[in-house]
Amino acid sequence: MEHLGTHRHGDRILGGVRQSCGECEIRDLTFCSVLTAEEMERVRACRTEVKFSAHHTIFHEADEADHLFNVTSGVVKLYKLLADGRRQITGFLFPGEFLGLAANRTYAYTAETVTAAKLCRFSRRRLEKLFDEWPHLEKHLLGIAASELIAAQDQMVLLGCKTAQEKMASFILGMSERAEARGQDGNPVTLPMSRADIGDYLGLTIETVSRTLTQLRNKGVISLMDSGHILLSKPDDLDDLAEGF
Amino acid sequence: MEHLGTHRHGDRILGGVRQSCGECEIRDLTFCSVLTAEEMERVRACRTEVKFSAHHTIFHEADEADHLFNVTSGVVKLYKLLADGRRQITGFLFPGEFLGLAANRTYAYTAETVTAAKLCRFSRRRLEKLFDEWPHLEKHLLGIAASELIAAQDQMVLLGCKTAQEKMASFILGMSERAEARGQDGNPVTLPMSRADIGDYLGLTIETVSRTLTQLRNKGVISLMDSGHILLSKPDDLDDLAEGF
DNA sequence: CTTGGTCTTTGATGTATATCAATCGCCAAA
DNA sequence: TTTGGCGATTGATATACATCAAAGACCAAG
Repeated sequence: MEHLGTHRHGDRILGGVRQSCGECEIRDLTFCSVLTAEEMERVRACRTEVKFSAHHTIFHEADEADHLFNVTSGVVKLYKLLADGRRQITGFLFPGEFLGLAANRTYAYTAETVTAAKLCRFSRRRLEKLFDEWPHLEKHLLGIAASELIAAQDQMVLLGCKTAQEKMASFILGMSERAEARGQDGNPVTLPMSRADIGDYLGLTIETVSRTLTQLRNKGVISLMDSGHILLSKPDDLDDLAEGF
Repeated sequence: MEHLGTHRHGDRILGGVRQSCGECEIRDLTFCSVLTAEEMERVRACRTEVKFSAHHTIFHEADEADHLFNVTSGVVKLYKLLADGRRQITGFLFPGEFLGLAANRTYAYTAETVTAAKLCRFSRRRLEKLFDEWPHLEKHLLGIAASELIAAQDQMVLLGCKTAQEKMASFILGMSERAEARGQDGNPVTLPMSRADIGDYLGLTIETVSRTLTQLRNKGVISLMDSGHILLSKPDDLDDLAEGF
């Protein structure tokens, strides 16, 4: 039950003692990394592992927000819909990342798997009790929220200011950097999501995503190995394109 | 020093005891509302009131994040710039609202007054010590961060999915609702910021903002009393336009 | 191997919004 | 009152991206 899928990073062990959940591959990427052994034991008690196949909805916008999740393997997307079906993907989540923060008692977005995925599911009610006992956990969560807020602001800049080419360049670089932050190889970049997902994340259509990728390929800054794997031939040039030079 | 400008809301007094900072007009709109009298006293000690004229920069993106702020009167905007001067305004702040949350030790955005404004400025270092002592304050801050995150996601939907008309309608309604939340009149709506600011908030040009407003006027859903005051003639129709009906 | 499906790419055309350019309105200084 | 300046509005034109349409690429089922 604790042992999780494929290796995705080296064997770094950060602060705290491993014990129970100790085989968790991505423990040091999550808030679990700040827990002591005995805290870990209590956290385990309000935890279930859940597995989903690709393109499965984990929860819907406006559902009761009864659970918090940590992605342990696979990729998850978060999105909001307008009445007529227009969709804005607000984020892609990779192993170690957290979802379920809600201001009200309901989720503000829908969460759906992009690939097959496993998640650590926590009872919100029970986890909140633990937060009350351990302020350092809440502090850590505040840090996560602050980082997400800054990422959201960057995404607003992208959506409000940038051209299609700048959007695509920023996206590819962002995916590359996040892969490296997880200890994976950032080049070539793996894009596990469809063109439709990329489009709905960047505020572009499928066609524009595709065309922009071929533009970048024609400029020689990237190579398309296949539709889901991109080689960054000139990362510095891509950086410049992302910032509008 | 504690007495602040104009009355902006009724005399509601929420939980906790008023004492010192007790004359603060907007105390119950801020995190100060969750403080007891003695806590309030300690908070006062790391607090300074600062006043700025309109169009004054409070801090720059990448400055050392030494302070946190509460807006007590006036309006503030937050923005990020691209290298070539393109600007995305990520939010407008009104009395009672909080700014300065930073993930790193530096601010992620520039803060600038829209109108003359007063702010409560807190030493970040000293306030953080208090947070360590009073987990309930940190919890409150987490709630604020979660709300802002959700607002940021709504703004992504606006920027990524909506048409100019839907953007303007959403913006006007949002300003109206926030005015009411502060206890002010939501109709007519006051827009204290320039067309350029509105444009940079909505991902539109000045001209499109202006044209879209006249479209809405021609449809009869709003009246422009002057460039900064809008009467919502048909709020329900405006609601529909904001959601794309 | 063929078939059908889905996703991606490419092409032709349309359009919402940006850009360029006046003009207008208002306020403050002379 | 006139003048200058800045913000807002309106008009003419350009364009980046969307939309509509087809053709390829890939994969699984038959």
